[in-house]
Amino acid sequence: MRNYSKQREDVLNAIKELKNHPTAEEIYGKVKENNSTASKGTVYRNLKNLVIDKKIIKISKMEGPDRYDLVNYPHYHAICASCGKVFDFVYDFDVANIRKSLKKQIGENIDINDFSLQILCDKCKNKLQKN
Amino acid sequence: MRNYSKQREDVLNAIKELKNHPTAEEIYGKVKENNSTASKGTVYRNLKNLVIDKKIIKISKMEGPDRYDLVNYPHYHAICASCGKVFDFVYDFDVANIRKSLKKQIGENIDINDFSLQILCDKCKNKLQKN
DNA sequence: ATAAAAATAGGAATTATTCCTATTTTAAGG
DNA sequence: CCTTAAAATAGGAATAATTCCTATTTTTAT
Repeated sequence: MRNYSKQREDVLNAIKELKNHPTAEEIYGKVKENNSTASKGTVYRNLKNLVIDKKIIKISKMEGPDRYDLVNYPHYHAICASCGKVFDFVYDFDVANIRKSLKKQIGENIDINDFSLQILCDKCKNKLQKN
Repeated sequence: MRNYSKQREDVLNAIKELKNHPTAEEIYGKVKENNSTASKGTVYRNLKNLVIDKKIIKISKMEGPDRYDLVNYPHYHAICASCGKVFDFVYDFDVANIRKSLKKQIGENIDINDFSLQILCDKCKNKLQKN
């Protein structure tokens, strides 16, 4: 069981204030700006805790550090492997059925926290074909 | 347009030999073991190229370096946010419909290279509730 | 009020990733 | 096959991201 921590709230609040998929470094910066005592290690630890608690999700690109986003309404991310652009989108994945299928395949009742799509955007597709 | 490169083949072959989601470092190690001249930078650059070319996909966990996997048959990954365990699974996502939905929302005809699920596995769920 | 468990601070240490430039390789044209 | 421009590489330095460490503080349960 996890204990309460003020610093975890500070991290979550920083993400709320920052919007637009901040990095751990940006979150740490905002946290300090807000006069939280949270150290780097604390920020990283709580980012993980917040993901486990489904308060935030992690966004990973082909380049650069990982990013984080609030889970405030059901939206997902499609991330271009080439340019790294992140497209927010909504989609009604059949979560119940996916869970059922996973249960059958791996024998576990998992919780689904997030879907993410590695994609290639229009612009990058065209760039690769041209020349 | 991308040019052919021997080193890109070396990287892909290393992943084929390694199996089980190797890290960039492990891939670099195998590549050198196979007497390829490829440098670190070359490995990273080609990992990205191979993802763009849909030959491999990237797997990102909450801890540790990113991992890579071959796209040899249609399977996806469900990654536990807590313990990092990766579950391979198959599922018949309605790719055509998802693309259509994305086209509507973002105005682009994107290519979908991969789906990945951030999950919480049974074991970790229980661990969080107990105590 | 007390004690054990959980979490933190403050940075050091370690890893992972990116970057740099001279050199080599590739693709395309003649 | 020559030539040339564009693309890719080697080798490793530099940077950035992440993890780790331990003494101290906070939290929770009793």
